[in-house]
Amino acid sequence: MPESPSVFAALSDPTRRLLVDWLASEESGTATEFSARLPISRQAVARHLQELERAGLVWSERAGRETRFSLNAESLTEAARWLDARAEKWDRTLGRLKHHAESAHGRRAALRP
Amino acid sequence: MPESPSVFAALSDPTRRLLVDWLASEESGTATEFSARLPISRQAVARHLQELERAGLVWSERAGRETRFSLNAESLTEAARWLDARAEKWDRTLGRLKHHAESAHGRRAALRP
DNA sequence: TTAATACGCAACACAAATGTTGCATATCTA
DNA sequence: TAGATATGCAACATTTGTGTTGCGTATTAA
Repeated sequence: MPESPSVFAALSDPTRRLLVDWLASEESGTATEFSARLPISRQAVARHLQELERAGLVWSERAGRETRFSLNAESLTEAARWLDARAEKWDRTLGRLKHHAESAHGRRAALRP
Repeated sequence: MPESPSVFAALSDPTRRLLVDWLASEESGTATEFSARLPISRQAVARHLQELERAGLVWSERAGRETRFSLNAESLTEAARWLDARAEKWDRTLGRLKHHAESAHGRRAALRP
């Protein structure tokens, strides 16, 4: 099983999750553009984008005088797999091999009979 | 589309991800037990478990003089869906409706022709 | 009852994260 | 060329996060 990804640290901040949301539907944007819709400075946004890039969630490309950022959807999918792997392992720990749809309540009741 | 979950903040810390790993394969544990395998104090572990519980990733139950924690696999699956939803939205933004398996390199080349 | 075990809460210390401002540099446009 | 626009970097201020220690309380076991 793979080591824990630092992608979650990048997604731990609400502003960065918002940037991810925007980049999921707008295909690209700049720190200046995003800062215009946020209550924080351009520099602050630029650093958020830098951290998202460090985590591999976005990538950037200089285009003339602006730096455009775009989402890296694969990294999101990878993080989702990390989570799913642990959910599945939990199922195996409990001795079940499927049925993700079971309610949490049902699980609780089954855990300590 | 749902608001951003604070689950990621809970998963942003390496120690908490390790606790999630353990709880995925051991079905339950206490702060004292886990602290014995970690280089930090019981109180520190207890607070990590509290934060995981606040985020809905684990749940606890008092049993005599000990408090046992167990994983809530559903919350992991939910977080995975949050990520997948954005990966899919990105695909739609680019005008494609499947093929997650495409390489990031291919995506880059296709974005700005 | 007494001693040991397991918790929870609170006060502190310190490092990391987040935001601001100021300023220098590069690029586009008139 | 000159002005406007877009960045990046650095210094600083504040808030959060993470870990420690100390101490009081509940539960188990001798």
